[in-house]
Amino acid sequence: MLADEQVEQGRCERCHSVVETRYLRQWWLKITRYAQQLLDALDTLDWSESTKIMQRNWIGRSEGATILFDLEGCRRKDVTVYTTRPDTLYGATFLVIGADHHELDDFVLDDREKRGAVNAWRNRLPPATEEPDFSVGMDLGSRAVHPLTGERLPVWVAPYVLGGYGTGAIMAVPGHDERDWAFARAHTLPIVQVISGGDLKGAAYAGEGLMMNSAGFDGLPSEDGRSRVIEKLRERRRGDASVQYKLRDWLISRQRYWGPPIPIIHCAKDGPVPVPEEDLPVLLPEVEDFRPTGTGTSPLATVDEWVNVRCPKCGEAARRETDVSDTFLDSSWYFLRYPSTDFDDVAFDPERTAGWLPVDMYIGGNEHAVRHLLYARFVMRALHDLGLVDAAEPFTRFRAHGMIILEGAKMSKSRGNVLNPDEYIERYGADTFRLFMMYLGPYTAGGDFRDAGIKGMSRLLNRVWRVAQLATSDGPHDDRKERRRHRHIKEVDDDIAQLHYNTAIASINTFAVELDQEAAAGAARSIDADTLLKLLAPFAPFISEELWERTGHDDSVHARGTWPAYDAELARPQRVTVAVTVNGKVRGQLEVDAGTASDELERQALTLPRVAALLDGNQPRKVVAVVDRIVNIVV
RNA sequence: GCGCGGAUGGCGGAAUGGUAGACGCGCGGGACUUAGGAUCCCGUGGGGCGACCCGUCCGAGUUCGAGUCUCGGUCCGCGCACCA
Repeated sequence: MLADEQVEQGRCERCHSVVETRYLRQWWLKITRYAQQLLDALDTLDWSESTKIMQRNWIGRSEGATILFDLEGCRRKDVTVYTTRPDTLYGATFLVIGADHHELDDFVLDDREKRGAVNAWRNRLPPATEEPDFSVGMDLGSRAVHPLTGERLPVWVAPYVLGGYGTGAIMAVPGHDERDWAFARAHTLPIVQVISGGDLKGAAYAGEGLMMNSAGFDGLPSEDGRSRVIEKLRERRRGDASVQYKLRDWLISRQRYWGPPIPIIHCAKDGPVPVPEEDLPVLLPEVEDFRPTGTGTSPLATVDEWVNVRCPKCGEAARRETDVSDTFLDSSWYFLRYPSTDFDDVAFDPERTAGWLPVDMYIGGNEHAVRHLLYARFVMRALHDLGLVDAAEPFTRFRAHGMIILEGAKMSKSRGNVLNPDEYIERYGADTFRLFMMYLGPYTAGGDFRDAGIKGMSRLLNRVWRVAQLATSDGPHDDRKERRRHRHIKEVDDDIAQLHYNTAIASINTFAVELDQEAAAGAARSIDADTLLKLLAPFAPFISEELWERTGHDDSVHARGTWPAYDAELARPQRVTVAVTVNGKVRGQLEVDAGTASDELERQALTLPRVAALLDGNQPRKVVAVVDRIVNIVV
């Protein structure tokens, strides 16, 4: 039993068994009601742009028109279609009803034989494949009346139209829609050009152009035509502007044992009645066999003493709902529960929630870009509208971490290419392994795992070990060392904020190498060693804690509020190297005080012997001098 | 097909439009040592004796200056994929 989005190309995404369709009564959450809000609020979130784009695509808003066509010869008297291109209305040459349309019968010509033929045809339909087959379709025999021209158009049924999207029926404009074009070709239906551009002999033209063969609209740019046609339809009460979303409602029913039972009691008299709040949560009964039944009902249905209850309204005999909910529903609010796990009378405490949420920074895999992250946003909004939480959005910032690949493929147990970190942890220790993983590359990038280089991190920790134990000199104030210390704090600080853990570790390493050399000479300062341990603590928590203790500190290296601060003024370098280039090629360097004015840089640059030689007595044509950066001399 | 990323030494990767290759691995040389697959130090993009020349996927462009910006292409990865 799967949700639509758990189906990949007609198969289960996990076990790859072929999916078959069965009709069941199930529970859905009306996420579609929040489609517009969920879309709009994306602009206010500091999330990875790619994640936001995926959500936008998933919500799939489109603007167009609904158009009413009268029908003749069948039970239904009219049908509404949805189109994003009302400007091509005059090019509609037939209608197509989705093969899975719930009321397909009503569109079929009122004729016993025809109806039988359509039913037979529908029952023989091959299962949906990846590639749409435009040769599959059938004329229903009824006619549709074009709302503006009065022309009679044939009505077809075909699986390439989706019964569940929009109105489940379309007006086919083969001149300007690829799929309609392919279908018209396969069934020799007329193709009419109503927008200039392209050559309809070879393909449909879906671009913009001037309207043609469109009565009074001829000559109008198609972009403007859309609203003009809608206007005309509205005047005649034949249509209106319309917005559609691809987003579907969320099917939360699962016919399994494991999961939170959906808290509903079915009563013959009162219908579905919610379980009273004081009886929540509904707990799972203890059972012997919790395997799926394969019959389309949950194993819970077999537990009579659990299923049979009294209706909370009328007290008569009633039955519990036996479906449990999708685990995505759990992950849609776990962050609300986290701060309040010590409360057992409520799901979450309002005060705690207000203090902790929304989540400032959420890091997860991009595989959750749409499902988990959209469901969680929806649940949060719904709870917000119910007045249960203050925030409308659960995660202020979101960044997707990269995925570590092994031998070119995502690690998975089924593929057998998993890597067990224990082996490395045994050999090098957890700190080294952790450090190495963070050093591999940018956190958000991911990439192929190779263990080459892990030794470097082992060496780094060796250095830190020596430095921490040997750094004892606390001589007179050393301005250079103090500036260096502030510089490294700033670098690590900035890098962590941007999730650039790899460069943060590089900075720590550079610091450690220099301190190691000073320590060997007996000149390493303990304040530097302390700073080094603090900076290292988030990356190698165990060894830094151990060394922190060994160097005589009573508190923890991880103690709250003890992250080192830097002075921006001290962190700035006081001497800088300015490159001197002639025609863009490097010819020399200047060592100057930071902030040396550009005219002074220019003066010094021109005195460099190599520059003078290249100038050969001539005046430079132009000199660009940028403070602290570069002097470029154009000859 | 549509959308989004990416391409930099032998390798992982650095680089507010300003000295390309930080840092690490590997490699070369050296130190210490009975020994070193331990540790430390120095060197390490390619070519040339050299002054220099060439180098960030390819091709144009903008700029005093482009890995970085613009346009066009190639290849790779990811997501969506009959949504009318």
